[in-house]
Amino acid sequence: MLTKAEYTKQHILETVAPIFNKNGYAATSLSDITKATKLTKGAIYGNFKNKEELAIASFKHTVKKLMSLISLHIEKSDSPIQKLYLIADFYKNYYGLSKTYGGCPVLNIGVDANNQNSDLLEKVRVVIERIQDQVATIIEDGIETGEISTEINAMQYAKRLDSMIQGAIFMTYTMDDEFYMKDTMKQIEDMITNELRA
Amino acid sequence: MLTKAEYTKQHILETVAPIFNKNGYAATSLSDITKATKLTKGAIYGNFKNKEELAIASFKHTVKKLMSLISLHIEKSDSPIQKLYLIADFYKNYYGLSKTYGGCPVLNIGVDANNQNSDLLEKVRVVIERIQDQVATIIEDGIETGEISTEINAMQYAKRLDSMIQGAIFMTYTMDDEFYMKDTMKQIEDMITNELRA
DNA sequence: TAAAAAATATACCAATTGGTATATTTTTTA
DNA sequence: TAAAAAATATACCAATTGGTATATTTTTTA
Repeated sequence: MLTKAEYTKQHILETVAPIFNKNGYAATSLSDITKATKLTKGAIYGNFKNKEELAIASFKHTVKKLMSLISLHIEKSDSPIQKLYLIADFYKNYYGLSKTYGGCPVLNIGVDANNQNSDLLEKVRVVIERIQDQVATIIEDGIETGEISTEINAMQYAKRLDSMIQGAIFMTYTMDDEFYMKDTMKQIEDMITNELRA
Repeated sequence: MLTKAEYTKQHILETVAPIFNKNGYAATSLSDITKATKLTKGAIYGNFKNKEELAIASFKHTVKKLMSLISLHIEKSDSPIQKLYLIADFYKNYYGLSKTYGGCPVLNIGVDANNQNSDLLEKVRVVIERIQDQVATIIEDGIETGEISTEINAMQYAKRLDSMIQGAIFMTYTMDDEFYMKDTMKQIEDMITNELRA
């Protein structure tokens, strides 16, 4: 069970994370934060050192939520190649899913923090690297089990998939059109079938 | 020749456009603008109605510059399929090129304006549509001349290429690593060769 | 070159910014 | 349940925000 204080901290993060994610760091003011949480500055600054620490905690909060969702989805199969299809499947619903959290934190904070906040940018980079490592590991596992061609460079392919996915997220959000998300996932499924499969 | 007034307006745009592009709308203050241009608010507001109009003019300014560069590059061949290879070739140098202007305006302003400034977002969408129309037209020309397979849906393919390119731009900037840009362009060249060619 | 017009600088505005010191309230401990 | 500790609210701060009215300077026109 959460203590009252822990509850408040959770409440702040859950309320504020989508705001930072949607508006970006500079465009999110402390009055936005107090208004949304219905708390005063005293409560906010009692739980977080300053605005930047709150923005970082917000980013981590959203990433954690989304990462646990994709992890859960990938667990539906033990086969490496099936796990890759499941990743594509997961992103077919990513627009609606990520909207709940104010958008894709990697895209939004990645762009927002660049040239602005090197601390936040570093956090985004770490998340991107972690995601790519996980995908690369799945591909390597597939090569070991013989499901995936030994010709494939796992890390390079993981980066390629990640880049395509981020492009689809950007286009889908900017144009408010799921075509990009759906089409990219079709394309990725074809790549798994035609390029990756041993 | 430019009159003094026209020169001032140009000077403001050229100085301010990269700042808006890098920092985003909210994180660019009028004092940033007066400091960079070495002009006073009087001069700024004498030339632009308000901060938003200046941001919109800045976006258009940068887009115009980059679009004329790619147009020039594409003109190097009359063959539609060669034009597509030239697009891929152009983006190989896009990181260094766009950095001069503070980054890719479509990516930066697209993400920054989403949920924040619907006027700016609309301008980004118009640019994206224009780019895609141009690429789709090249593909259609290629189908007519017989260089490109009749199986190809020109608009769908143009959107797919655009999405991949934007993904590569995002990854390259966020990770400060040209791998993504170069690898995506290799991938696109392979797609032209293996999927598009009749 | 003088007068008119246009461009730019100056001086100001209320509202908001992120942040802090301290008072008050709430929660936990004994 | 009383005292101590922790959490939260209040009241304040200087600095900055985007914007405007007007004075001054510069440019253009005749």
